[in-house]
Amino acid sequence: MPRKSQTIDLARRSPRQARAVDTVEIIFEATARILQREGPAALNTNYIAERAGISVGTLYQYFPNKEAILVAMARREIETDGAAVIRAISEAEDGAADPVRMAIRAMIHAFSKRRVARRIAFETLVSQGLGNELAKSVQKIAHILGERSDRLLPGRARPVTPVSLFVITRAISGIMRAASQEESPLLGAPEFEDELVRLVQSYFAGPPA
Amino acid sequence: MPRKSQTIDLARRSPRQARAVDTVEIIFEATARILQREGPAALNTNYIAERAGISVGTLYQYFPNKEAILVAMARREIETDGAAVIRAISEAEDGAADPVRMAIRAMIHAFSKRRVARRIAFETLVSQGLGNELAKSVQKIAHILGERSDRLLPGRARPVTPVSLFVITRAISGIMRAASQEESPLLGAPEFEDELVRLVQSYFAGPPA
Amino acid sequence: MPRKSQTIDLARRSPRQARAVDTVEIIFEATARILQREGPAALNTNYIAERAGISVGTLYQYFPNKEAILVAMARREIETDGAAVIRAISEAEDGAADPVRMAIRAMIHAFSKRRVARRIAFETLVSQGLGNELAKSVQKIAHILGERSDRLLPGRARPVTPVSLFVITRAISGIMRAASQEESPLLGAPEFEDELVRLVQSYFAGPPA
Amino acid sequence: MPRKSQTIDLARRSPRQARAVDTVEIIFEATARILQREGPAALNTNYIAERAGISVGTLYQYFPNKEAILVAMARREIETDGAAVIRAISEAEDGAADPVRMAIRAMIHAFSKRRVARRIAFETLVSQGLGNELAKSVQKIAHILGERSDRLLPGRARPVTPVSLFVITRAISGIMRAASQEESPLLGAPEFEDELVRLVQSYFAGPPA
DNA sequence: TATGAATGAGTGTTCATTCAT
DNA sequence: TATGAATGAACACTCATTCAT
Repeated sequence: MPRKSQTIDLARRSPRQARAVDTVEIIFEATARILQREGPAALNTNYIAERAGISVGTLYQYFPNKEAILVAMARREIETDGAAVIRAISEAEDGAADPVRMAIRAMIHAFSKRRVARRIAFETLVSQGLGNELAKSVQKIAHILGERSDRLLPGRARPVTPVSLFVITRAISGIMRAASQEESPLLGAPEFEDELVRLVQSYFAGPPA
Repeated sequence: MPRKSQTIDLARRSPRQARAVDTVEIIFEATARILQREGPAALNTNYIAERAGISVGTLYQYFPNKEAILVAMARREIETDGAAVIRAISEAEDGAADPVRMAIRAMIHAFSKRRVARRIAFETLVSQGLGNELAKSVQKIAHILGERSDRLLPGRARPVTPVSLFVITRAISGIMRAASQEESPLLGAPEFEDELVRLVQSYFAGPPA
Repeated sequence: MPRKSQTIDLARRSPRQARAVDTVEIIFEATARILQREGPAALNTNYIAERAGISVGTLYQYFPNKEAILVAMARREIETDGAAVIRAISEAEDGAADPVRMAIRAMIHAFSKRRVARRIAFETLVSQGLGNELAKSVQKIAHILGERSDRLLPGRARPVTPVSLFVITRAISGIMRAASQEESPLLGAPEFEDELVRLVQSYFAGPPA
Repeated sequence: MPRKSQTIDLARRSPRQARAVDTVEIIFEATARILQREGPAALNTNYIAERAGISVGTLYQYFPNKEAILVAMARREIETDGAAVIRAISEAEDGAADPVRMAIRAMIHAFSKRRVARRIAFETLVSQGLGNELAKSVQKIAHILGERSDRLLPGRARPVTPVSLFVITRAISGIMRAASQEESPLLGAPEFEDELVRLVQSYFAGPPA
């Protein structure tokens, strides 16, 4: 008698003990590997458990249903990546490096790992009606960008508005997404970073007089 | 005895007769509606047939399997949208309107219809290993942009390279995707179009000296 | 997505525990009963499970597909019957009884049980390209007959060659098959055994001078 | 709404016109070819029609259901083969050749053509409860053998009884069946015929005194 | 007579989830 | 806490048969 709960109760056990953390990690690892190598069609809870070296029963002690695994993965990814980008900005803010460039570099880094698994996880988040979490994270970065715009975008001519922040953040992540999905060789090329930096800077520099 | 063929034989009956065209259209319509209103989890071939007012057997006379329906929908969408964008560019080229603006307007229009259905269809295309078809269509527009760059982007300072074309086309479609997925109110706002046009123009105008 | 594996993986769970052996046995029993009483057209996996008092899911935990059940049944039958015939020969070899007669008696016994189920199972074995397994078993008995021909066929005048062994073993099993399929009352008659023994003995006695 | 009639009405249209005969023949041909090359699992009425170059509708104008095709094929085969064997016996009866040998030769000939198709057709006949037709044909030959036993089996010592006729006819056809199914090279070898003749003759010659 | 598009009951198989041990 | 055998609803897909043209 499968499939009852849906969006409720997305994490069953709070990972207090070290063991629990390990198990969750192992489940994430197995899930990502399957997604990466065999695609979403091959992903099922029994298989995840098998590849994780645990029993299905145990898996269900940590996650109430299949989607919860993907959702948790997406959330962790959002957390990690967001933090990395913010850290990159903060560290560069002292003037030693271009914060925009460092933020973009951090994003490229995040997008380069486990593309398929990431995408599926994010899609699940969205399909569960939790797309706002993803948006919120992007928004948070946009907010920081907006707040510190004087220091981060020194040469800007155009005002930093909510709309322009929406546009520029989604432009960057959209390009990255496309490069990832199309398996573009650009993702690893240094000119790619340059070009993205240029896109941001020229956008805020405004059109020529 | 289900599921045998996979990526082969994506259309079964060539729609020679008017009837066949109608039936395919009816199947597309039913599929899109289900996707739009009940989401991908509710999509199954028996239900599609029921909603389309035909029998499953008939459905399978037109498509060899479930995925083929989504793939065909995606392909038609690619065709239609691509043509619309190219037409917009061509019509504006005489100088009466800004071709970039018209192209963006056409894209916004395309992205505003049946967002969920479109997204699922495109995802299926990609998951079937046919992602290149989508990329090819974007590439085609990029190519036209590159060829006619003198007329289309008169004030540009930066050279139009493959990389810059990749960046700007994916930026625009990425922003649109995000606006659609996040259900941003921007998709219908006039300032949205302005902002996208500005992104393209400032990118090619280059950074300030 | 149905039907993937075909001839591979013919047994899913190795029956280590007593429970597993029981379940396999119960599945065999239900299958044989359906075949026997309602014919091959009535045989479907859901029905087998129902009659076996288990769920379809459980059935598929023991066999990867419908055919595998029949194949396993045929294999067990081959094993059992072959062993019975060989045992009959060996036990009679000390001279207490005619080994040929005892072998034929064992075969008649084997052919008298569950004719329809046996036939369907064997046909499936053949249709799966595993007909050689059946042939091998008959060949094995032919081989024993050949090896021990001095003791088994004391009065023989004709040499025991591969061809003559092929002929006589297939003659006996062919007659049995026909008697079974034609529902001949001979299968239960004592004269039937006599006649088969006579066929073998006269064949090896050779034609009259 | 498929599958209603079963054993009734096995031939729809009496083949009075030449056209009808041709069509039936074409259907037989297509059916046999599919069976022979792709096996029974590939046999379905739509495919038969396609391969026969006619429409399914036409096929159903000649046969009321799928099984009827196989049954008709089996009947024709029985007729043809039976006649050939009887002819062989009659022609040899004048003393110019051994009638037993000629009969066996005719049977080997019959069994050498389209083994798979023949087997499936005969199995269908049996599964439709018409196995007696097959048995009757064999019985008919047995009867002729019995009637003319003085001339056909001149050296016989054993009386020709119903049981002995049953045994010898099924022995011969059983061996042939096995040779065919096991794809034994014997089917084409001249010694095979010799050996079968020997089996019959020694059987009726009786055991040595 | 022939056609072939349409029908839809039927069936093999999967897999999320539970629960007794 | 962990296990994994058992469950059964769900679903993709087939194919014998019909009937309007």
